[in-house]
Amino acid sequence: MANTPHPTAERIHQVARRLFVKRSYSDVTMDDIAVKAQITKGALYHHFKSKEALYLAMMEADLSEKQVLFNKAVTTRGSAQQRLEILTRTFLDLSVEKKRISGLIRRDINTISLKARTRLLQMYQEALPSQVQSIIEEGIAEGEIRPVDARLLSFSFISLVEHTISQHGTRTLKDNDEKIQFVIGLLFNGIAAKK
Amino acid sequence: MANTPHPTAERIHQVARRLFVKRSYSDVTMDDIAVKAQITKGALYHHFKSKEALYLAMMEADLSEKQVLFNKAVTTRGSAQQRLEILTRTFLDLSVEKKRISGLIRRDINTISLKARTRLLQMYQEALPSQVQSIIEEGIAEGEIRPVDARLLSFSFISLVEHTISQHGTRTLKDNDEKIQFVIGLLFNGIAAKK
DNA sequence: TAGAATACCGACCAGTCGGTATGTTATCAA
DNA sequence: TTGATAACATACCGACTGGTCGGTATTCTA
Repeated sequence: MANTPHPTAERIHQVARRLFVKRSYSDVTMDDIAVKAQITKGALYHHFKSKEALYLAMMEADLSEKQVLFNKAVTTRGSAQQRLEILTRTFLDLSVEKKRISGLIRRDINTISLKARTRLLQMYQEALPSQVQSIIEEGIAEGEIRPVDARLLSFSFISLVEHTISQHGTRTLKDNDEKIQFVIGLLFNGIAAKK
Repeated sequence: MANTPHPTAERIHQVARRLFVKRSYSDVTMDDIAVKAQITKGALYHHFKSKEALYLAMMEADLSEKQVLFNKAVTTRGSAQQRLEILTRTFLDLSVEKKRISGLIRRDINTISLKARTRLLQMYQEALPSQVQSIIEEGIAEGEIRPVDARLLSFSFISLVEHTISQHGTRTLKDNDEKIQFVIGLLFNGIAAKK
């Protein structure tokens, strides 16, 4: 059901993605989207029944794609550290835009309807935090990681990775390897100087 | 210049703070604020010349207060770890509302004018990241912390602390002591099991 | 090639929002 | 008492926004 083979709908998705990354949900208007997609508002509403439906469809497409991508890291054989490295690299290899989308959820979550919110959070959960969490939990079970709350830690780790793609993060850490090293090193060993 | 001794302006600040924490900048209307503050829009615009001015004044009051508070941790004698603990505790001792405000900046930053944005970012910088950063830098200079990018790390640390006051964070980490332990332990030692 | 379905257009609507114009009342110094 | 000013209230404006609707162009199908 989720596949949208129609070229116009596809273009609308692209345009919406770009605009929603830059500005918040409320600040992107349907007129904006129509103009940038070079169609009229009528056509826009022909493809999506509401603004929220469009937003949700766009996010859903993105998150289900990520879910599949990241799942490869989860199902890979290796230590928790190695698998988190792979997952992080998979994320960092995405286009700038797709890297930024994940952050929208926290920003826009309170502006959409309760129903949409629940659905969106659930999809996000499955696509990102849950997968990180399962790697961590297995690491704990294997004795590789000391016992901590895996859920809270997965959220923290995601934020950490998101910081490396911020303005300052990209200035300091030049390539993906440096970013991964920073993030994984911090997560596993912390910042305390070696004794 | 920054003092607003007028009781009505004070009440407007309070109301605005509460609303802006719950909903995004665009989603809070001046009518909302007026109604909740039990005044009319005329009175509201008598005290603040625009919505943006009100938002900025509110944030400015909050950030300058935090700047002073956190500075005590910075100027305390002790190890970097001890001082970060004090700073974290100072933050966690704030009211729920005031803890949440810091997160608004990232959410709303793109919806306000360039001038306001620059000013707001600068104030935020001085109130929080810079102070964390200076503690970390001194820790590096003392050999307590291994050399890392202090700026990037300060942002990461702030996010980490913010996660402990999220819904899941408060469920998992019952009191402030547990929160501090989680945050500081993770930052300094990471999650790797002891060898 | 008829005709049905799909894709699209663009004018329009009702409601909202930030901001303003203008009037009324409380305060207080001279 | 007066009169200037601050502190409100009320009514209103105009731009904008999500969404609708009647109608048209295009494509598909029998």
